[in-house]
Amino acid sequence: MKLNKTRFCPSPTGLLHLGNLRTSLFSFLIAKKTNGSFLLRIEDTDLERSKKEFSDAICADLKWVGLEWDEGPEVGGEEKSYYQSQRLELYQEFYEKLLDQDLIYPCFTSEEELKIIRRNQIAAGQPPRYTGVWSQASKEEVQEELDKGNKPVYRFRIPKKTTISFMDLVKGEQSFSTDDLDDFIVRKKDSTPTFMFANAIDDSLMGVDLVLRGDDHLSNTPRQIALLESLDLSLPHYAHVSLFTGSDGAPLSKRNGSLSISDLKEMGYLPIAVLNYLSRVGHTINDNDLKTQKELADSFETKNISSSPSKFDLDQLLFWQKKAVDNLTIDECASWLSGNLDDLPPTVQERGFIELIKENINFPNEAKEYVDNLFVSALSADEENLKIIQSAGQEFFILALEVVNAGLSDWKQTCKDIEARTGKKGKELFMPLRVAITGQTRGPELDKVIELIGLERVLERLQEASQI
RNA sequence: GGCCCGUUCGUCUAGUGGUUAGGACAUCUGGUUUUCAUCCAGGCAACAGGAGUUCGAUUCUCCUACGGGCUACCA
Repeated sequence: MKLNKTRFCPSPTGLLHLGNLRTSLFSFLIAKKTNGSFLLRIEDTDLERSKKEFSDAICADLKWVGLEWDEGPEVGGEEKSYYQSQRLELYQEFYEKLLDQDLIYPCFTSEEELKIIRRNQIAAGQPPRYTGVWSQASKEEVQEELDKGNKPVYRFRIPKKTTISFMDLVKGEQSFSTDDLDDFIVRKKDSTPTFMFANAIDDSLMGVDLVLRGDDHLSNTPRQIALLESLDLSLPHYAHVSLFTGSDGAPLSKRNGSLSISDLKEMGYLPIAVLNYLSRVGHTINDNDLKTQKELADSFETKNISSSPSKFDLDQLLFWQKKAVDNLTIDECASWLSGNLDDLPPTVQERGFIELIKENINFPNEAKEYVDNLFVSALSADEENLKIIQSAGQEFFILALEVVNAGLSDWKQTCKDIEARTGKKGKELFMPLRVAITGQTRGPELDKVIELIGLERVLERLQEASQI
């Protein structure tokens, strides 16, 4: 299929999370794969909840993971604006057209009345449906309300007794009876458009030919199709991807461990790790190689999008993070770690240090911990360390100190000497030394660590250990 | 209530009218690493349930259960 434009159109009522991001990533990858363009549109028609700070944050997050849009806010394009709040005049012409053809009508039933009607319908076991009293109202009745200063909403006259069908690229052939649909609102009382209207109209006006979105929109699709058809506007292809849920199966939220993109950024996740993870949940890629954005696009297949929902799994994200860190060059690693290496003594080469610890870290703060333990802090006597040091005994460290004092040329030889002096061997010998010298039970190879931190620090630490 | 979507190891998933139902993550065991990580070898672990169609259903159909969505002057 030849596509030339996909889109992502968030409403700026909150921060981007992994669910949104995955949907936008799919759209982005399809655009890149097909040499099409990727459009970003901000759907800020809900004046109450939309905030500029959110749309700015969303843009920043998208850029951080590398989803640069070809058309939209900041970069521009053929449209007057990519913020719907600035496109209101544009919608006017369509309202007029619809009104002329009697395809929409004003409705003066208040929200309160609607609520009561709905409640009664549900209580009576009936489908909660707009009863349509205003759909047959006369000009006079309408005028009467207008004269009273009442503002109407406008409802779309859904055609009755027809079937609306479309081919969904993920879910397959879909078919809905319009009898199950009621006359939905296209324009609110404050004259702003509803999502159902603006979203569909804009996709068509902007030449979007693939609408890939969450499957929470699947049953909205027939309404949007009916609207577009009544206006003789072009229909896009549709692809509805299933939800990306929290680990408990509920929609992503703070409560089930959902992280915002800025959380991830702050924690030191690498964009490429996030991208590789997200490309493989709800979509199959045959291998487990860490791929570049371009490679991900090449591997993307709409037919490989899963139609069932998937759960967020931190372990799997972590797996890609490890791979991504491994894949970093020393220079890339340095800039990733910047700010965490500030306490490194001037005598220590940053690159050398990075090379030493790179395999042992997944996040920048772990590098900071190494700096701290190796160069800055006194020996941390947490429970685990204390146990190891105490079971080795004071005598052990005094003897070790003597050996090291006698000259440290080769760590392996030194170990042998300590072994001879103390009678300890294997783990008994090695762990206490590691803990004393590095302050941790784990970490890079000891001889390399010692090479980097120097004799003085080793002595200092053994001294400390001997006094515990 | 109506309409719609979904259900394969704990998780992400592959797969087929006849397979020992495959892989990855996690986990466990062993080896390498005098630690950890890495790496290597191996283990545990799944077709939601019930009917039907069929010589044979995880695969096709229907029902049920469970999860989710829409049914908003939210998107």
